Amino acid sequence: MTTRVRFAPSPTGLLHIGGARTALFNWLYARHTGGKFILRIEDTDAARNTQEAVDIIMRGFKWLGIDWDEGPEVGGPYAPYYQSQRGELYKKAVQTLMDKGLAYEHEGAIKFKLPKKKIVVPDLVIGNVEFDYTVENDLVIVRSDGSPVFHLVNVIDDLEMKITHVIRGEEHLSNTPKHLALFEALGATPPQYAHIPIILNSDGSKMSKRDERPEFARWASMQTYIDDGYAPEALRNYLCLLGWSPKDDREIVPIEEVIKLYDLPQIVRHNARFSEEKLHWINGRYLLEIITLERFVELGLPFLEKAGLVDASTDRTYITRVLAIVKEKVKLFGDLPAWTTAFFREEVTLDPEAVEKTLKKPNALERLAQLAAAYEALAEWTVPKLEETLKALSQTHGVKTGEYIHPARVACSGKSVGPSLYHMLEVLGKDRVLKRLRAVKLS
RNA sequence: GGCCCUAUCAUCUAAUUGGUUAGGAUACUGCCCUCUCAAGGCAGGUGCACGGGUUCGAAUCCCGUUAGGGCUACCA
Repeated sequence: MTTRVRFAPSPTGLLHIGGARTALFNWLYARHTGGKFILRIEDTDAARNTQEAVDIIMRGFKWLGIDWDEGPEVGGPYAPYYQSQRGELYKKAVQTLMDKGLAYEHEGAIKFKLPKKKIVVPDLVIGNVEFDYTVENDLVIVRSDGSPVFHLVNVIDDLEMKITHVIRGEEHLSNTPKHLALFEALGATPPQYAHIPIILNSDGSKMSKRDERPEFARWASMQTYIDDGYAPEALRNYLCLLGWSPKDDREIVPIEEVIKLYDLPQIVRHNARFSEEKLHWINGRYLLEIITLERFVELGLPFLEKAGLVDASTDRTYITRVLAIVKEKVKLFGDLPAWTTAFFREEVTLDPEAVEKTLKKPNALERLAQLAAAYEALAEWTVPKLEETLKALSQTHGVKTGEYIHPARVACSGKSVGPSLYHMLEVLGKDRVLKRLRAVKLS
């Protein structure tokens, strides 16, 4: 039997990082088993749900590299995939329950008779969990305004869509006996359940977009990672490692490898805290050695455009050359403009601290003048020639190469830190370098 | 309050499922490398929440305590 899993978000205006991880775990399981991953929109609250909110969710998944086999945009055999359009199905199910005498009207609402017994939830991650329902009150399944509640629609949709495995956050564990009872009442075999631990803030509190502490609230939303400039594959890698591990000490794991190794029983049972530091480290590794230059340019370009450093008319080859030399430095695409401004603007802004540290040292201006003169005579503007010339110059004057390198870096880039000087000079080009070496004046 | 889940370094996790000097990674510290900053290499400290059992032997099994999280809605 083909595995069918689903993620059923409520469109609230943002994609929660915890939800994204739950979706990722579902997706991984579908891909691991060769099954289907279904996206279903739980837009029961018509007032606050908009198409824009649905788009935010879909955009987030596409960005993360999570594709769905059935759902909005792609359709599927169990359409529609919006709960707001499945009202008839729910009505029919409620009628069935009432006909069977398992549901009844009470003060305008419709209640489901929960069986008064012990209910065992067989969970693929946690194991069997027993709940005592002998004292439980009956469950409202249709509100007095006629709208069906979450528990009912969730069960009906999972049933109708032939979902085989429900992989969801652990916060749903206590609700599962109700769902099991509903399946039983409908005469259906329930899916298998797997409740996964949730992601907490670094201080152990619950991740919420409503957190009063902005530094915590921001990590709850997928948009933060997109805006900050994380590589999707890096975030995805990090998310995989929160509650799961390849068990062989690897931290950087290609997604194909995760798909191969991933399985439900191996999911860790306790909640995990989110660590910005580790995510940042993983992202740095991806930018440095995992993603290609082409991918780096693809992901970085929007950040350069947003900063107004490049536009459609900017020479693409030049952009690629610039990014090639800063690729090893950048940890986050949001930092890209800071690393590259000097390459895309005619005028350099000298960092005051860098000026203080290097350009104000005795002889610094003299060194710049000497270097400019030597470079002016260069016929061939290449890294080896630039290096050779600078070294020869420092030897002639009996000083360390740093005497030239440091002031030159500041004069040409405005900053005291950056990639290899010679590579920067090569990309900047002779005219600009000479101009900048000679433009430095101390006030 | 009641019910449920969970518990290995500060954090994410591993331990062939009872026998290890409890491993790796992030972060931190020191050294090396180096044109700066990173990266990289090497080294280092930090942990089985606590208390009882079971057993020749427990991070691993059982019970309790404590702590964290969840559910307890005509929210999802």
